[in-house]
Amino acid sequence: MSSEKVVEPRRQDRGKQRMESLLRAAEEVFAEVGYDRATTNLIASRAVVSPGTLYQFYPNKEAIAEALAAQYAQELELLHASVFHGSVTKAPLSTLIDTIVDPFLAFHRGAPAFEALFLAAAMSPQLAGRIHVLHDTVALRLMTLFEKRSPRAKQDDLRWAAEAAIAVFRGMLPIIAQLKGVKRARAIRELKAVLSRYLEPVIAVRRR
Amino acid sequence: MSSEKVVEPRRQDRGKQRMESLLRAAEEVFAEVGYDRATTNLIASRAVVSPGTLYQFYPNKEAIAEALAAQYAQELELLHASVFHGSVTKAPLSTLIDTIVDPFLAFHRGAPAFEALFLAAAMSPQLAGRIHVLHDTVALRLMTLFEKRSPRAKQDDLRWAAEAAIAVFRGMLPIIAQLKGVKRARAIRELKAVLSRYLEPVIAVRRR
DNA sequence: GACTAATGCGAGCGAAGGCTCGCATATTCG
DNA sequence: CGAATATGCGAGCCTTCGCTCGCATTAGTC
Repeated sequence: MSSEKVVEPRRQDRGKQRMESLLRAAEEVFAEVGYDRATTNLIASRAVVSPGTLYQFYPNKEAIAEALAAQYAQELELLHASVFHGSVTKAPLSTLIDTIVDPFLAFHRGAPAFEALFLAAAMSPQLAGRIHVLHDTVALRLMTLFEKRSPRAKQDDLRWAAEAAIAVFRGMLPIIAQLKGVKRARAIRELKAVLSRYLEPVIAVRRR
Repeated sequence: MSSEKVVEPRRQDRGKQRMESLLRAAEEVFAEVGYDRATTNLIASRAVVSPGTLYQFYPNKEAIAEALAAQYAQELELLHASVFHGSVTKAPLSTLIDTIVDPFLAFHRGAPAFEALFLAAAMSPQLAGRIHVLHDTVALRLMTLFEKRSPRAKQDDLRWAAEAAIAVFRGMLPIIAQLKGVKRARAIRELKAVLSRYLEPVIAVRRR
């Protein structure tokens, strides 16, 4: 077992730009046909680059997905920071849902390959692990938020509520993503209705 | 354009049994690795049969999926007949949900490749169409049921409610499927909670 | 038994796709 | 400038996988 330290060359600016453009191309292709059916040759040609060049920057197909996932993780981190901050803790439920759901929908719009990566059948333990962590992070933050609103509730109940809320979101996401205009708005209303009616008894700040 | 009429040989009993065992093997494999990553050679060897034998009975990989889908469609038909019959129309909401959700969960347990087929990335228009019809059938029946309970509601609202209910079900299904015992029961409770709280305002039979 | 049709085998064909390799060009640095 | 390094190319290697083909065996029919 030798330590497989791969010496990354010092990237020139040109190289960094190529990596970005390859990532964007990969994002497109993953979004269009899914991870499994995306071919590295297509990604390369989409970035107007030869296959050899692609492999100059990424050791294999999975590394590309990995890099994309890392980017997404970072964006998600920013999103969390702006969404899960304290001031929302005591807002009315409908406001709470708006301030969380809308940014997440926006994120998914701007990260078209996100679902493709989630659904990828053929992924290494590492990539699967990274995806898993993304989910758990969201779940944990949601649960923590719920906890602040319902400090007397059982942790277990809140954890389940968080998991269910995420599942609902993911279940309705494909419908929303494929719609436009009025219908899309209607689908979003429906998603919010599901969430608010479900969470109401668990989470609502009650006036007394 | 010649009419590509493929003359199916008259199957012997042995052949029919082989076809069944091939379908069961395919079901296993699809459920384990998904449609795309399932190889016909693996399916054949799982059925303890040579690749050639497999192709004796099914012209190609997709025909296997098609046959499975047809079987599932038939089972779904039976399930519909037993679940969407009139007597449920006026039951309390929680009863209604139990009598629909439980059989559907049971169906998904007994049809392990069902989700795999739904998620298959590479499928022909025909197979995609068949899947699409399955979804629409469920949605329509659900909507019709809702309509009987809330005849004064707008059709559009009911259609959306049906779509959302299905999306919720599909979103939570993976969680439920991967759990066992107490946790599984808990997840199912949560699914039913989501559905009943969401549907309550739309669908509940109110006593006056 | 003799003839036909169905069943069964498995080596291997052909295409697809991840990835490599030898070589050319561009950039950086002393 | 010259050496070292980074970037770039694209034909094609190698493996995987859907599927075929020639041939053997078994079942059904008269």
